[in-house]
Amino acid sequence: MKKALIIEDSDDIRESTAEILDLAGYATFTAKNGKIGVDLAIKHTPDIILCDIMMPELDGYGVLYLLQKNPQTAGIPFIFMTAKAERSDMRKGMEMGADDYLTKPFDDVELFNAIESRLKKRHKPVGFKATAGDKETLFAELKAKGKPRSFGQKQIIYVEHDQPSYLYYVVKGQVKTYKRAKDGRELSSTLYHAGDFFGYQSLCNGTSYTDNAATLADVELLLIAKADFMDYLQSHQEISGAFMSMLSNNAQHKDEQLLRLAYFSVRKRVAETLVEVAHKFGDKQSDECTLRISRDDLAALVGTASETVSRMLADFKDEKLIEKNGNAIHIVSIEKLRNIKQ
Amino acid sequence: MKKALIIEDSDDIRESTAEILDLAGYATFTAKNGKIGVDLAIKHTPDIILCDIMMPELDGYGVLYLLQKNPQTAGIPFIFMTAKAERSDMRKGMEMGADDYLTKPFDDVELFNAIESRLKKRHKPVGFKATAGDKETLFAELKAKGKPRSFGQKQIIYVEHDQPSYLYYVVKGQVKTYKRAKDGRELSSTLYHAGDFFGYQSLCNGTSYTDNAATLADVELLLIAKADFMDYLQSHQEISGAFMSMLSNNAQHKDEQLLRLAYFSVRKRVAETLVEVAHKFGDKQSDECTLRISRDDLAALVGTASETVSRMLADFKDEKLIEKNGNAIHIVSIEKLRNIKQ
DNA sequence: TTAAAAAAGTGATATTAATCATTTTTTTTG
DNA sequence: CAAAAAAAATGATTAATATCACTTTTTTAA
Repeated sequence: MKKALIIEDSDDIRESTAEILDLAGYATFTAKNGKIGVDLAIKHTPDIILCDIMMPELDGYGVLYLLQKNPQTAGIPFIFMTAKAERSDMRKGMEMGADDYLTKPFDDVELFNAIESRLKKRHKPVGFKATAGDKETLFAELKAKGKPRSFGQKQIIYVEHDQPSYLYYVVKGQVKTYKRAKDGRELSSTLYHAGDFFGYQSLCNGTSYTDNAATLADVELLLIAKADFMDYLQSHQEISGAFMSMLSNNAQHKDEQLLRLAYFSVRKRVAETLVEVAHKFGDKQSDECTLRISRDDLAALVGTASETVSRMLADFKDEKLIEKNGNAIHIVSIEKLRNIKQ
Repeated sequence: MKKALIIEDSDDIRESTAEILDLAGYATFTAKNGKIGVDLAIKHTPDIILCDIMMPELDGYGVLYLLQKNPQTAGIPFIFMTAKAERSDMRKGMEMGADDYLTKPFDDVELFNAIESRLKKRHKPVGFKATAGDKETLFAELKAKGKPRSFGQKQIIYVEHDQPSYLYYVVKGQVKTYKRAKDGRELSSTLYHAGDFFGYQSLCNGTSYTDNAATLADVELLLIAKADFMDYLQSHQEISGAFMSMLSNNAQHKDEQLLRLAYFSVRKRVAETLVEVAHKFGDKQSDECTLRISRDDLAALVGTASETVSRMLADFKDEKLIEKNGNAIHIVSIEKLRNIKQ
């Protein structure tokens, strides 16, 4: 049930307006002056506020000003209902940030429609998940704010404890994020490739980085300033939804990695990692794929020693699952690799 | 630089309005009818749209309708500027969802103020991180929407592949989320206790659950309907910020777990898990803590066999780091346990 | 093109922790 | 309170994989 707050000094108008809204199915609160109105608004955080302008104690402009200052109430749709029908009055009300301006006398239908349209506007039926197609246009604007930058192989993009100042977008190449144990062993949690954003994890909770990021191959990035990103998050519902979705996906992926790391054999883990890397590096249609990745990087992704990776690759080669030319790994069948048991 | 789109059939008015905005520092796009206007709006996603009502091809109402249907443009502030000054015309425009209604003729200042106030309204300076104190009031409303429910020990709350329909809030007790490997071994990724929300991961990306949730002890939860949660996410910037922050923290925690699982000895992992569980179960000030947790649950959190946990606990007991009375584990010094090497 | 350096691979060995079997302890229930 | 059931602990054994030392291959740079 939607909550409506009516702030109006005239007992008649206040009561009759409240009655209309009660009948229309709203939970109605009323205040007979601005001061009480502000208190009620903060206490109940209604879904909509209707407010007169000329009132004792605190007038409608004052109410609007105070409510807009308070983050808790700033977003609540605010409609002036007033006898002040002059153009200049109306402009002042709208310029202060009201959402609608209803001049008295108004009829039930006008009132009701005004409320409904503001409620509808607020709760836009914006899809939360963007499809792949939408995503492109959705992010186009954000990406337009980024400045391009090129990195060579094995260059560090950020390290633990750095203060984050950019959101990164991968235009070309691959980037890994990793953590380092005290004894120097590395574990890569995620591999990013063209079309991925990264670095938003720390931006989203306002902490310094808890991991490191480095390039695998030659990489082209877009660096989007933290302020621009935060701006977009706050003003574009779709963008913040999309990033929430990414964060959730990451968390889900990490849960799977945890399960693997805990209970799967190294053989299975190497196989799954190869499949994942192939998916990031290669063409998605084909069942074959050639990877150029160092055994150290692979070991960091699997969470094992590089010698062990070498051994597993040798096994896979014997089993004709992969071929090796030079240091490149050619996967003969991604599907077979995926279906390796234990 | 903010982008403004002017949709107006009169060449004079269109050009002069554009000129005013250009001088005021906007990047201005113009369209001489509604059809072109809609195309430009979708192409450029301007920050504000000014639109006449009476136009050939497609009138202003049609433009507004089409733009509101499109999620990409639905949120852009939309101002009618029109000669239709009748009360009924104005009501119709506002009821359709316009953000302001400017009747011609208007002067530069009116136009400029109208635009500025709508832009300002959209980019509310809402703080992204809520402090601990704020959080309580921030979530109070959301929690008020939840219905309470009690669970006994070891009861299942949801399982993999279920369609999520609630956001959960822990009022009392502990809840674990876990994944199960094909051979039945469990790995718990997170332990939730009083004051925690859970279940938002799957809600946020719209997928079915990829993990299971079950109670450890007797638990009281608040079940907040998915629709209510989604509604809040979309309308309350602070809430969506808070949940993004939670998602990021979870991801960071999982990164740490991954590193541990990959390279730390079971001894170290059991010790760290005990410290974490103590933190969730016990009083935060004290360096001592008594835990009632089954060896199986502990093993699932560590990612090891329950026999191994028993052995480690026996070792810790010998080293006087813990005591055991019955099956309860009494940690003598959390600090010492935390500082165990390898 | 070749020498030097780096990366990858291999063999032997040690170690950790899983597994299975069994005993002991604790908890539950009639 | 006692018997039954469940949970926890322990011993013996085994399997997996990390480590170290060394060789081979590949890459880099003179």
